[in-house]
Amino acid sequence: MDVRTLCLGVLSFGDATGYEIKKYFEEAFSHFFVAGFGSIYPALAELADEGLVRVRNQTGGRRPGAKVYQLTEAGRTAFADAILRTEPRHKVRSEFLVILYFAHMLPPERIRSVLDERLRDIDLLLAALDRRDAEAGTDRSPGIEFVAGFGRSLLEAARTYIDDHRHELDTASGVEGDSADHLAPAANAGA
Amino acid sequence: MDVRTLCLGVLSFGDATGYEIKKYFEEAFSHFFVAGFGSIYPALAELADEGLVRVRNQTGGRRPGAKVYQLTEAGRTAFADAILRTEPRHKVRSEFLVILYFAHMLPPERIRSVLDERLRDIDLLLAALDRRDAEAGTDRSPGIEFVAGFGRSLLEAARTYIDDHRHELDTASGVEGDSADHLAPAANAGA
DNA sequence: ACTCACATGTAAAGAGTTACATGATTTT
DNA sequence: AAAATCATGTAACTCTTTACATGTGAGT
Repeated sequence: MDVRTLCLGVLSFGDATGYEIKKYFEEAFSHFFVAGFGSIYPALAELADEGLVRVRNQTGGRRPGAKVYQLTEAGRTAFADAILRTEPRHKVRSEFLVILYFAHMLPPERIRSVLDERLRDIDLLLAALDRRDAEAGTDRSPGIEFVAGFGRSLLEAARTYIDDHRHELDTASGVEGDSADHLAPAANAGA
Repeated sequence: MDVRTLCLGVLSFGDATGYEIKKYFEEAFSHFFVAGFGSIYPALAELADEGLVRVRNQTGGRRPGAKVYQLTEAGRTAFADAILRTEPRHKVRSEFLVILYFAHMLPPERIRSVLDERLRDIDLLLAALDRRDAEAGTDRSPGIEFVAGFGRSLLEAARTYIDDHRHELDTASGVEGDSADHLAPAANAGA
């Protein structure tokens, strides 16, 4: 499944500009699908060529000149078809885990910063999920709720795992660091 | 980080043929990094051109003619550099979740098969982790243990979430199925 | 005046997937 | 003898990423 198809999906909830579609990706899909302007705008142009979406130039609204996209019947059918036929893959590509796999080649401060950066990203993704929870309230479909809950569960599992196991990497390093573990003044492992 | 870099990482554990490297990817990295022959073989050719690996043709072994790759000093340095500098991203691209996000457009049997297929894949990934656990025993580095444990935690969290919440998708369908909800005849609220 | 958010696009480069194409060796 | 595994590679295609390039409207 490509960005084109998912744009059709976003438009099934209502008309939108390319910019708004990008915002939707960021807010709703960020934990399982990313797309930038560089793939969204060309995708919309192709969809318009193929008659799967219709474009009109906003005249009166707050942003005159903006292109508002609308799903056509053909587009709706194409999308319904895509979600029926697409293989339900779930692919992870994690440089984060590659780096930690080779923790024995890294200095402790690199391990620390890699873990902390990941925790920060996890919290950003969780914050996006909470924001949508608060905005949409109770009127979301079970599918949307399921996907949000799935994301939250996995993100929290990741955070918990990192917090619980990061200490195991303390002895992993092949490079000397400022370990400061001689007196260990009670609580220096606070994340 | 690309396949080239990770090939260097695999070779840091010892010499290997392209085929063996692919096997290593499948067994050890399957839950966070995938690569096929179509990317591994060209990658190895490039690395050889750049002097980051050395190639020799196996003469005496069980597979005469096989190309055995060996990391050079330059290759070792390049890899060490890569894991120091690469951004620790963790990217998910999930058609699985996209499909379920639009569960309101799907017939119940599609939802069922999508979930079941995912559970099957999760179990395959967990089986690969268990296999490596059994093979390698206790002599693995903390980094490798951490990554394996991380994968196991997330995969189990995913399986648990699916098992615990799949029933919530029963009423999600916009298409009639053999719902078998005869005991709850007051709950057919279509989206 | 300045900055942030809105808004749209293109071009080149980078990377991976899929299908094609072939052949030897080992195990059943 | 057949099937599975070992073994290597290419070519075309698809797709995304990154950087570049530009301009308006709203709020401070």
